[in-house]
Amino acid sequence: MDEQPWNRQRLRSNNEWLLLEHLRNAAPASRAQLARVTGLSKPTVSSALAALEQRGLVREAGTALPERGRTAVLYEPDPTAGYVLGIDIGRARLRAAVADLSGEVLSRIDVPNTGRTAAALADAAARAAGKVMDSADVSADRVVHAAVGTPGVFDPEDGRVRYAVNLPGWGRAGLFDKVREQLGGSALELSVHNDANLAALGEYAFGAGRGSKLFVYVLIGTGLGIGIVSHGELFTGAHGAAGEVGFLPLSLGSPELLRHGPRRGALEEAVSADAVVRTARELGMTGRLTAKRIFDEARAGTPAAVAAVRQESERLALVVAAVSAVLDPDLVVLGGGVGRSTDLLLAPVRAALHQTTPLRPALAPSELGDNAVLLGAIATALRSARPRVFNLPTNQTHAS
Amino acid sequence: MDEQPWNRQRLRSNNEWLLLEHLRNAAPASRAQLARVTGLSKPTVSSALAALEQRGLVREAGTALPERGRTAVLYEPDPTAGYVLGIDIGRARLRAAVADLSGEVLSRIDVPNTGRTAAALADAAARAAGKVMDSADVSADRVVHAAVGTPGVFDPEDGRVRYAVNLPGWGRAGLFDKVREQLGGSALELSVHNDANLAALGEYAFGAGRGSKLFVYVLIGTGLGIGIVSHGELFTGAHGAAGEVGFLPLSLGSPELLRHGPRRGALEEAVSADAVVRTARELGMTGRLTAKRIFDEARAGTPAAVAAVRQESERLALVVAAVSAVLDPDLVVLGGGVGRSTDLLLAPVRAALHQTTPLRPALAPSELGDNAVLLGAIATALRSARPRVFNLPTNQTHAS
DNA sequence: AAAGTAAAGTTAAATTCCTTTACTAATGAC
DNA sequence: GTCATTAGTAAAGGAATTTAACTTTACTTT
Repeated sequence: MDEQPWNRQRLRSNNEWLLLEHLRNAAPASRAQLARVTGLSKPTVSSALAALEQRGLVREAGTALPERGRTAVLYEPDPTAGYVLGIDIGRARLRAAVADLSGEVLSRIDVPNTGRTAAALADAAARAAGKVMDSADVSADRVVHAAVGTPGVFDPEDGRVRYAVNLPGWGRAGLFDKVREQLGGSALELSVHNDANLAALGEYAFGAGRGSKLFVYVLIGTGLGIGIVSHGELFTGAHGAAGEVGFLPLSLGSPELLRHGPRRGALEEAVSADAVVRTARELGMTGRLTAKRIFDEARAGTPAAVAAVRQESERLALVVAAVSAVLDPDLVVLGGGVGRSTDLLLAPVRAALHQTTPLRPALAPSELGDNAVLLGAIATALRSARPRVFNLPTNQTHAS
Repeated sequence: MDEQPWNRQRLRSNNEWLLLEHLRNAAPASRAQLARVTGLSKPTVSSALAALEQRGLVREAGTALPERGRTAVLYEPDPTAGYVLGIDIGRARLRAAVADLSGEVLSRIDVPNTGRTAAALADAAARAAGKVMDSADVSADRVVHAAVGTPGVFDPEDGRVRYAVNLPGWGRAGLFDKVREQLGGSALELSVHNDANLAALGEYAFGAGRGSKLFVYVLIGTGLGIGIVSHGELFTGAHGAAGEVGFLPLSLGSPELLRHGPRRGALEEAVSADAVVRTARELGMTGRLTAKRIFDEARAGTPAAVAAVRQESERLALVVAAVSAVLDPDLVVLGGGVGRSTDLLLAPVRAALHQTTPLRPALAPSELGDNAVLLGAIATALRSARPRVFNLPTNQTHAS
């Protein structure tokens, strides 16, 4: 129940929003269908739809012949009513994409992250965004919202990123203001989010997490983080740091870790990609080791690699078990660089989980892979953009 | 934004609800005040208030003289519009209370839990509830909602309680239906909740958790559980088992626990009241040991007791650290039998937390103590009852 | 081919609830 | 007693909804 007074204008606006949402779920639809399904009367639907069409939020989408009777005029949301921008600032790569309001990606770009300084990185991100907007032929003033994904926790109070240990200088203030200015529109809203959170939302909106009640996405790569989506909403905690499981104080059964006692970021060090490499080296593997190579060798049966992977999966299982005990998710998705090797990880994690706790969420591999963060940024931008476009005073619609 | 059509009746009803909520926060208030603060016009407030008064939801509450001008008639919610029942089925004691819609407890009872069987226990609970209703002079048909707290996880699908390891036979189906029948009203709604969750809500509504954005209540006693309140709403997970941290797979640095590897309920065994007793015994204490006695001896300086308490607090710190890393709460409250000894636990837990993680929630002792679950049940029942009373077709009001 | 039927959509009237404006009522200050 | 100020009411007007009747269109039946 609401905290604002309901006058008639708000009532009208609400019913228009209701119709728009219905159309998003079941487009195209005729006025009569909408009246039946929303419970509104036919005249109300007609006039609301006319208003929506005038504002450029809805458009005709052909006709349909019912079994008997007059042909119906169909309507759908107009995806060109606005556009959104998603930017994924990863430690290794930089990605950006433009999508219309229906969520369709019109253009995307994926370049190596060569930024040596934070300022150069911000600049490169803005340029990449400019490029996708160009190639999608979308001008800056038509972009309603841009969502940026980055490691660490963004504090909207002072505009800084905290806990971004792998990006030097990335904690400086004002970086994102500069990106916004460079993108052009002062009308442009720009929001910054944790990458694991965005990946979770992406996987929830477009991937393996669809329909889950409480969905946990585990991002294992250079770092370790989880994103939590509860009933479709991101769960961020009191300061936006929920899911920073790198700080879990698990002793993890390793005598070496135990000797030093619990300390900061212990788990992150134990589960991230570097940890796999370190373990493999300790077990006797040599040469230029990467997590990817170790997983490949494990598939081929190299004993040291197999052992390293087993240790990794055991530790991962502890993370999943700990998160499950606290949150009780119905689905846990593994993603990120290491998470991609789910063929090797899923079964042992599942087995370990069965030994530890009766709370057994379904385990699944990521469906979106490397695109999770980017698509999550798009999904997040859409969430902000759709109400914003709807509430825009007089949609300065282009001629149609 | 909503999923239902907004006709005029719903608009009216919404504005009435809005006024009622405002009155609950700032009663008593005059019509003019309400108009100013809600943004509704004075005539609307007048007519809505008249309707509310006619339905028995609101009543006059004297008059007030403004600095200048005519005397104002004040209104307040009528607390006698309905009553709620809270029942706390604890492992050791049985508690029940009746409150009016304002949340004021009119009568309460607290008896030892002597039930040998689940059926006898259910019967005793119903009888205790009957007694408080009698002594508060509230008939069963005026009770709108009853909330029951119990260990374990209640599954509303089949009406059973799971994971209630300390109450024999408590997993049987139909137990709560019988309680409801015994209480009388078929109109009576009865809901069943986990005790840690209720304690959390109680502490959030009436105690130390007020105003917290993300609040965690740790219930340490015969068992171990946490309740999570996120932005005023209980966080229950996908199957209602969120916060069952007894299943946390922490190895806890104890070689003994490590030898067996992680297993089910390991943490619960390590942190509950029994664990303190066990540790103290291993450390050489003898005689009839209870957790309470050990804490008392620790205060007196008995070395073995001091050591046992230190170990307990270290383990507890790991739980709090793990929960903090996953959830990022701004406040953690310790409650329950062992949690009551916060003078001994709080400082070491805080110190250990500082070593483990930069995410440092405020730590505080319970304010409600043994009443947390019962008051949480009242708070929960009120949440259900208030909208229900509001939506009751024609409040069959008693003569006033 | 004409008549019937059913569905889509429109029109017009009635209804409801809100706001605005203008008013009355009551009280302290002067 | 008058003025200023605040509380509350009454009447008028307006916005958005619903109901019910109507028109339009296309297929089906005879």
